[in-house]
Amino acid sequence: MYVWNGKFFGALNPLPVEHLDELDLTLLRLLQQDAKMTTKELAAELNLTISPVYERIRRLENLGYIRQYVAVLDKTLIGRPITVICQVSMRYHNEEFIEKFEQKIQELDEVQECYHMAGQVDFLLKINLKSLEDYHDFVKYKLSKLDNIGTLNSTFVLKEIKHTLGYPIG
Amino acid sequence: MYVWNGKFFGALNPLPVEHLDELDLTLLRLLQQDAKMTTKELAAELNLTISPVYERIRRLENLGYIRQYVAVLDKTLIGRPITVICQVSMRYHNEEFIEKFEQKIQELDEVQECYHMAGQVDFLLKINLKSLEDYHDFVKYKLSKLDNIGTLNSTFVLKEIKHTLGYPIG
DNA sequence: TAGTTATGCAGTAATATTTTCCAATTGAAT
DNA sequence: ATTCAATTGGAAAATATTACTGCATAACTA
Repeated sequence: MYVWNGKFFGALNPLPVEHLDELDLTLLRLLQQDAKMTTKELAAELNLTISPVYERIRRLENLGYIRQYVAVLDKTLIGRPITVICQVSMRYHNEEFIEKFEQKIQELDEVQECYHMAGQVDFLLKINLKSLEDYHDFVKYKLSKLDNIGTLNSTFVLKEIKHTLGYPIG
Repeated sequence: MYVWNGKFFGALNPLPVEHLDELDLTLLRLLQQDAKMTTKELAAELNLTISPVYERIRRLENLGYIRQYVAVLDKTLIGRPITVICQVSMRYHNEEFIEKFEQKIQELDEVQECYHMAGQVDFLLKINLKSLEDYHDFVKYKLSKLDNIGTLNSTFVLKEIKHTLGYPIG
């Protein structure tokens, strides 16, 4: 829970972005690009001392604006260069089937992203793999084993043109 | 440049993943989940002292396995909750047109990811926005202004089922 | 094969930096 | 003037960084 101008904010009533001031937004923008910047460096950018920067970051973490800090790896060097976009439609659209599918997807390491879509196709999956052969195995032994799969349409990524990890801020 | 068993590795001849030992892989796995882990904590996980862990991380950074460290923000809290998948086909497929398109895409903040695809559709874009109205404006004033757009197919994300930032390691 | 050398890694210690926390001060709003 | 929140500055603890020592293994030589 957090108090701002006498109002209470928390999980049920999150502090909206409008209540973040320009300093908060700049902080988020900087940390999104380089989470290893020291409080001192950030303070210099913001023309503040270390303490308020430190406290603002803690606040942004506690309020959930910052979810986690991660190292971004080179997918080619670590041996997983292949990306496939896979569009799946369900045969039946019961709540039960859908939930089962969503659960099973969580367990598949190859599935990096999965979105429930509006429109013809039900789910869009971004799959990450070591090789094209692995995609064959993935579809054959994992994806097609899931119940209730209707149609399945795979397209391969030839080249990653852009991959931004952050969001535009402010 | 880096030497391993008397062999030279570098940009042109990157050290392949097979030459990372189990400790390196565990390090990458951990840092991918939480880049804020201290060297001490990592050392405890690996049953090593601080120095080798410290040096391994520096090596993984210098060799490019670790590209950067970023803070992951909550897209809803920062006011950009909408995701749209947009599939674009070019009218003509000259190298010149394609390159121009790829360049312009880099400048559009809303485009978080863009892939050159095999198959019917040329590009798949993941667009991040404040609101559905903003998508209207994005298509009307930005995307459709690009030369050589043939067809354009938009589907909206109803729910993010899974969004993993890292890759499976080892 | 045995002895020697070289190399890279693990571990230790000393130092520099950063993080974290707290009390006091400033500044703005009522 | 009073109150509340944010900022400042500083002190203590933790961590990062560097330099150095010793150990094990691989490579080389006779």
